[in-house]
Amino acid sequence: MEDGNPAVDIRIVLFTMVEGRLLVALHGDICRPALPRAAPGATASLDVEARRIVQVTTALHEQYLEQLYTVNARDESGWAIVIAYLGLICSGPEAPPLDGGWYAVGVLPTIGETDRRVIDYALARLRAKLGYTTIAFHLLPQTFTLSELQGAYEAILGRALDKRNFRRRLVAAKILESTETQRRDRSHRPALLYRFRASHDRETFLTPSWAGGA
Amino acid sequence: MEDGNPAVDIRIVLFTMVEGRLLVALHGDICRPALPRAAPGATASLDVEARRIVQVTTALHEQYLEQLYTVNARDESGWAIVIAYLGLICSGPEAPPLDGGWYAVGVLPTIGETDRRVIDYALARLRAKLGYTTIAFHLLPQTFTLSELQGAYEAILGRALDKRNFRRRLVAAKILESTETQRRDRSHRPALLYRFRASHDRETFLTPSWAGGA
DNA sequence: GCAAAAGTGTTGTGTATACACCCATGG
DNA sequence: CCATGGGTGTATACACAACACTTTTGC
Repeated sequence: MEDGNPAVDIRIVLFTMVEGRLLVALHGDICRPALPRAAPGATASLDVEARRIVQVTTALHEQYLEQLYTVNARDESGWAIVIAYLGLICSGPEAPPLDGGWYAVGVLPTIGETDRRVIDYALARLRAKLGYTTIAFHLLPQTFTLSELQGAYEAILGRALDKRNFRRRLVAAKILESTETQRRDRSHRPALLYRFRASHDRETFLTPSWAGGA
Repeated sequence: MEDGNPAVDIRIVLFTMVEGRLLVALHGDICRPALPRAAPGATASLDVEARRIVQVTTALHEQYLEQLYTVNARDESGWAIVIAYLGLICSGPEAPPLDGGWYAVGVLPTIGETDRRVIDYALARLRAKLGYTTIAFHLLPQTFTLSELQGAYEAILGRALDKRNFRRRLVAAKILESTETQRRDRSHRPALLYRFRASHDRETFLTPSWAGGA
């Protein structure tokens, strides 16, 4: 911040879902964890740079990336502009390795004030978008049971949902199709596996109600 | 963009409403109009800086200011980060003077690609927020008739609304209170004047439906 | 009395919510 | 046979959309 342009800093709130819990990636050693971040170069676009941060942080490519908000922070080293992103990746049965760690939201370690605000905002946005987009799908593998999907919703929202209403809504939205296969899990009736319909290419279905009414 | 930090540029999409038309402020001479803008200093916060731009552009203080989105632009002088804001001000019977001009949305002059994208986005956001916030009030004076309010909605949305449904909805929201006074306008029945209830301090009422349901 | 805007109700339709039981399996 | 999660239907309340006529005023 010596002269001219203020410092700019891209930070990613990277969520994943493991065993029905929503986790955030925090970078760095145990005593000073922080959101993955980088300063944008003079050549790459913001979105490209954000994507690069995800790839550097974990080996995986992100499934979903969305800009959240730009704030200014007076965090450690002076005054900076922070451009926050929300990223979602789908883990397998365990979270991918990371130079840092994955933390359950709500049980976060001590982090900077700005990082906390950004995470809160990212979570609020994610919750909101559950209601009118297919965003949750980016946290799940290609095929999944309806109970797994419902579990993801519940983990994000932090409250229980009614099973019948949930299923009815998803069916009504016509964004799922059942693979014929079942998964036999443990000692109970096997569950049907579903996948997303290719026609809804994981991005559309953004039609808030107020888009066309009196 | 010589080294280090990229250039940062705050731009404001400043709307006002005059005679039932939604206008945007464009700065600069006729042949090169552009959105009002400034580079943030190293001291002021983004929001403060955005507010200052509004005050410099018009004499008025803005009524409403909201950050929209951050994009990167390769507009005229290289690569820059553009932080876009949405601003609303309430004009009287005519738009306030301006070093530049007010243009009806939809009949904009030739402007930069980035400016156009930002204006489109601002308009989309404004339209969306009509549905679940009291944002439109910032375009109107302290007291107003229901027809004026409906006219503002229609100008923003670009389509007609049903008078009865509109009034019923506003009444149901319980954000209006009638002043006892009437306004006699021309040769027709006088209209009741309304104002916003102080309890809803022009900002709350942000309760999307998905905030609490199965 | 006429033009012009203000104001007012009802009905149908769809969407969200609450709620309880039977089914298929592994052990 | 029992424990576990998978799967199903109905009744109710509310929100939204469509729709037409009477009222008050200035001229």
